[in-house]
Amino acid sequence: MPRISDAQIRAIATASELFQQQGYNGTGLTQIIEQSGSPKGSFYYHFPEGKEQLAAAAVEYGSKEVLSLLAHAKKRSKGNAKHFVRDATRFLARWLEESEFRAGCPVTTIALEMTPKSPRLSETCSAAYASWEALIANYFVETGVARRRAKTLACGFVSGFLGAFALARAEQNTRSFEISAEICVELLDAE
Amino acid sequence: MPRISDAQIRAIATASELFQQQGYNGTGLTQIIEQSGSPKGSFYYHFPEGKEQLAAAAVEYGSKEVLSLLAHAKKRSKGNAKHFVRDATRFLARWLEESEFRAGCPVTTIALEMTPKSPRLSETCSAAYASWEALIANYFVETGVARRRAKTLACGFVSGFLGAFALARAEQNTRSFEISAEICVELLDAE
Amino acid sequence: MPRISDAQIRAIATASELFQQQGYNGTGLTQIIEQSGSPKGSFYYHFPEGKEQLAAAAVEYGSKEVLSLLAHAKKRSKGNAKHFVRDATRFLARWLEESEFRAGCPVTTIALEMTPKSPRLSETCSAAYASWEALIANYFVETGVARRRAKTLACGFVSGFLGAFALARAEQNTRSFEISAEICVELLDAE
Amino acid sequence: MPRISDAQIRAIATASELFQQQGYNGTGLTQIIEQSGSPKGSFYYHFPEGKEQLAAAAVEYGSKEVLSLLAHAKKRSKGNAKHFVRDATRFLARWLEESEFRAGCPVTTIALEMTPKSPRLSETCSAAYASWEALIANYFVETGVARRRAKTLACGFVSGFLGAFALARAEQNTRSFEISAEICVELLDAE
DNA sequence: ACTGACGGGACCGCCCGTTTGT
DNA sequence: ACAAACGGGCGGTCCCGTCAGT
Repeated sequence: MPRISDAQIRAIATASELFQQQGYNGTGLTQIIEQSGSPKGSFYYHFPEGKEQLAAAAVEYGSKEVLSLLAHAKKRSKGNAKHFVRDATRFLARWLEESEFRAGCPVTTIALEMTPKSPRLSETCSAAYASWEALIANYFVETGVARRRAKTLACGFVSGFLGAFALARAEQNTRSFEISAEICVELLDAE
Repeated sequence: MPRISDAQIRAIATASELFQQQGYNGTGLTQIIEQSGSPKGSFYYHFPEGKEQLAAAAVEYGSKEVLSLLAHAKKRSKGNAKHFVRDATRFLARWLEESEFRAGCPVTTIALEMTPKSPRLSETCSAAYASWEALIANYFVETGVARRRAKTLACGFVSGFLGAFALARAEQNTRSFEISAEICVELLDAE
Repeated sequence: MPRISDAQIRAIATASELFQQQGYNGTGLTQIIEQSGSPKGSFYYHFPEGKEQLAAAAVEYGSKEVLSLLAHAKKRSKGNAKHFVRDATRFLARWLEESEFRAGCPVTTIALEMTPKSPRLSETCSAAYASWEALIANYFVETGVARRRAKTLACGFVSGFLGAFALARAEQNTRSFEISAEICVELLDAE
Repeated sequence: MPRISDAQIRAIATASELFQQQGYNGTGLTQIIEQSGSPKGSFYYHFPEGKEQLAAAAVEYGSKEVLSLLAHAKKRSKGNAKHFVRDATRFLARWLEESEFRAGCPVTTIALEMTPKSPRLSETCSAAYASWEALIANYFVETGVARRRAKTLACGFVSGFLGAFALARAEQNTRSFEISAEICVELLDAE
């Protein structure tokens, strides 16, 4: 695949947004193309493997957005893990609210629909989760948590927030995020 | 809606299974009807509101299966909350493994695709989650946890397991379940 | 497949006509459906295996038309093989002329495009050819030709006319038919 | 049209091969360009009239291959028309077998699909057939056959072999070629 | 002489829901 | 309670041809 053009990035960003709202099968290519303003005729030029390839790119795109959000929270936290957790949580909760609970996790909606039907998307989603866990675990280690413990906490953290996304969207509130954050902080305190 | 016939129950059970594997939009009525062996011609007699009504019934059906699994774990636990958590976790993990990681949460896949597009399904899913939380919170209260704390733990418990489902299917292993259980037990110990 | 309804017969007849004029890949289902006036929504109810199934039915339909034309020529020939050959030839030539050389063999166009890509159509076409040969060979035997010789002549007869179709359409005249008939008659005389 | 480059000849040869196997409408430009390894972007520089022009070139190319095959058979026959017929037949049959019955007549597949839709291709195909007939008729005249008779035999010869191609591909055997040759030889003997 | 990107239409398959007739 | 048939729209894919920019 050649270098990604501007129009393609827009298509990927739009796809990421729509997939997390309506799922893979609930979102038509037509809608993505129209909403992103990207050209229709050259879609299969840029994405020769079709919708699945676009979805994989969208998952990766969304995953990187999350990584960058985590990196920002990390910077602001100045080494205080509890601040980091609360900051990241607040950010996610606000983001959901601002979208009127239409936004969602850019990975999980696709993961639940397409695993294990599409091995490619399964792997992409799994890699995205793993990258989040790795970043969080490394951060916890930096703040003084033992490596083994850090890994456990990171996985729990991710699990909790994936679940909180589902709860929040169904209930249309951010209660689940607040509780997940509370629990994380408590676990960090238990050190 | 008239009385529910045998064939309709089969249709609902099959729908619950297929929706959790492939999502709402990824599963056609034809597939559900064929796989369940229920008669095709009378589908709209039993489900006059169509696919959405079937999906709501399937979510409720799956939700009750989870409630019954929790009730069983409760019985076997003999008042020990940690046993309850580990038992329920083990059961879910084994169930996923036995389906070769095709099975999933009977609520979340639909919730992520259809919220908030379909108010009806949003509410059904939200109610399902709430019923699980209520059962768990009540159980914790019975085992001596303060009501407020019990509610928090129940919500965290549910969040963690919803997320663990997504992780487990993407990674094809049950690591996330074990970690979620570990964390729950630790939180119960912290009392 | 259930019994074939009226609309389906129209679809098959139209398909036979269009396929022989434009080929399999050159003819869209839309065109067939519109031109035949058959319902669109139930197409996959009647032809669950899609276009290929329709094409197979169209080949069989066209093949039977040819068989019936041959049977008529047989009746009119009163046991004179030469009359039979000239009669059948004249009929085919006139049919081509009347269609302004748009019509063609209902089998060969599909055979050349889809063999061996589609095993199903390959077999259907092969069976059609075989049925024509068998009818002609049997007729020749009835008029006193030795069985072995009759089979050879029948195959040559069919080959010649398949080729004559191609020549006639490209040249927009029936010269090739007349020559093929002449040759057949000469071979029958050689007995 | 500018001078024909190497890549264009490869494109034409590949097109000839693919068209005879899959037909005009069944073969995409993409496939031809990829398989021939010719550059994609400059296709419309060399073939400003597009696919139809390429097809015309491919028909002419295939037609010349046949002419050259006939010329070879002519040389080897040393003036014996029966040897010529048998030699040419054997060559065609072997060629079909070696391609596992995927190869076909380089003219007829296109002729049946595109006549009379595309006047240009109709004429190209018609001219190809005529050139074959002319060569064969001339050869027969050289070997002592009367001109009129030679023309008739040449047309019958071509008709028979065009039909034999169709039968052979559908039946996956070369029986029809052997019978066509047998008949030709018999007709030559009848002189 | 060659290329990447694009335009927009057509393809077949399938969808969900309805109607009509037992 | 069930089934056959239908309506019409949308799904992703792929097509051929064009054109600006080297």
